Amino acid sequence: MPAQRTAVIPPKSATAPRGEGRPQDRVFQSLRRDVLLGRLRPRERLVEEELAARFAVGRYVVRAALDELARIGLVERRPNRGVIVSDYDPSQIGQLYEVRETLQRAAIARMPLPASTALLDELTAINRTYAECLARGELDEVAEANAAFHRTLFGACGNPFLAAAIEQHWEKSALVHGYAIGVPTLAARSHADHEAMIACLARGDRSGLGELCSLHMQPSLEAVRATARTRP
Amino acid sequence: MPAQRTAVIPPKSATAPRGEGRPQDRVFQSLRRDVLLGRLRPRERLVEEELAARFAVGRYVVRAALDELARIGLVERRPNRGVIVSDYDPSQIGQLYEVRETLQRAAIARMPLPASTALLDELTAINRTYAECLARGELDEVAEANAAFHRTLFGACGNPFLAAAIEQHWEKSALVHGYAIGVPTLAARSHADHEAMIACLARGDRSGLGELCSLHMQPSLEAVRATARTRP
DNA sequence: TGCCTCACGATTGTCAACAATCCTGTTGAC
DNA sequence: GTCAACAGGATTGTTGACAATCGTGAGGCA
Repeated sequence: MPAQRTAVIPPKSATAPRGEGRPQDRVFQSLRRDVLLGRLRPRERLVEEELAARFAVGRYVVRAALDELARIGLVERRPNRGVIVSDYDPSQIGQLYEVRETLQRAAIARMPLPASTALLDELTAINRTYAECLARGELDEVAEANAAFHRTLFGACGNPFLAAAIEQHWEKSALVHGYAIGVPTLAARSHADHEAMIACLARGDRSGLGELCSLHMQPSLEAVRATARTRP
Repeated sequence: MPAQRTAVIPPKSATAPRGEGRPQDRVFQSLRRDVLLGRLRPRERLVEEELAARFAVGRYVVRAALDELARIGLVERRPNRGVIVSDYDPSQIGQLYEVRETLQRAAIARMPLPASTALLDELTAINRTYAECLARGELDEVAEANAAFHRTLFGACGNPFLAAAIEQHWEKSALVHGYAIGVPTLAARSHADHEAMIACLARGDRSGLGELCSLHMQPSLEAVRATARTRP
């Protein structure tokens, strides 16, 4: 049954070829990137009408997108007072990393090891993309590849709720390790860490993987603390 | 036109001392209770206009409330097809409980022990309310007291993100342990478990508390599996 | 008859205007 | 000179109407 019901004339498909979707998702993704890549700084204010003009869309759509951003903790709503980009202080970042580590260790403990070749191939491909984009200086894509690596890795734990919790906390702290991506030394080390993780997965070294993932989080955490010391 | 209306009397503080005000919160809380107490069953459809009429409120408000419910996983949005009450199958419930147990053990590991008398008093008071409402058959309030007990207990871990994650997963699985509250035997046992937990907190028995919390989750999980067997 | 095609009804998604709320610079009294 | 109250402006919260979308059942063609 190849023919759906759009057999004769698909008028909509001209304007929106792929289910590229709801405008509010487009606004959401765009703002999400702006926040994660630091184009919107913490405590910065987001005014609905400005955004509506910028995206050429109704204020309602912006509102829905901002709600979604608030949902995942990237922005903060104050009733009747608007939306600002979230700002976690260093101690909060530390708490966030604690939760991440707990969840990640739980995921690793439940992960079937050694990993399937399909998973290994996927992670290897993502990490290659990571390196390529890094070489080309496309920080946007580097961040995306980094996110994809972690999502894929911990998605393999077999528990979707656990994976979702990890991703959720990863995104919140992504406000922070966005910094690390800009630093060439840290990014290179990140790439090497990823390779080492893949090796652990391949040889079924569960405890090694656990240690590696915990150590992997340290540099960006240190970076945050360092910037916090210089800029109170 | 000298006096606007805010001049003489601060009317807002009288009508809404606590942020109880926004209508969308009222709708949200009401629907949340309906779902958690089983007045709305899984897979049941929620039509925006019906709810708007029922709550005598604009459809926008209902929409916002439903978004919030979707956010915490109690309902599910299908684009252009509306909202239904979430329905987790037994295996998903099991996964949810796994995550809860992981998070709870982490919280207990970080909790300062022995607990402060303030915390002990608060938990004791909540558990007394639990028993009183149970005796009176006010299941609504029993569920609320039960939630308050867990929220207060794990809120004492000192990590707000961890506490939030626990509450989040607790609410999702609350679709399920709502059943247990209706069963007198289970509710009574729950009350006794709570008392035992308080005792552990008082004497600083960390490992005892951990075991207790894990065991405490079992009955309702078993209940789910039992009903799943009888009603595929 | 069996299956595709199309129109209809029901429901959600979006928009533009209205109302409520909050913040700020200014004014007036002590 | 300092503090409290106040108008004015800016921004968010809400409403009702309009447009897009999906599911369903009637009707046409092999």
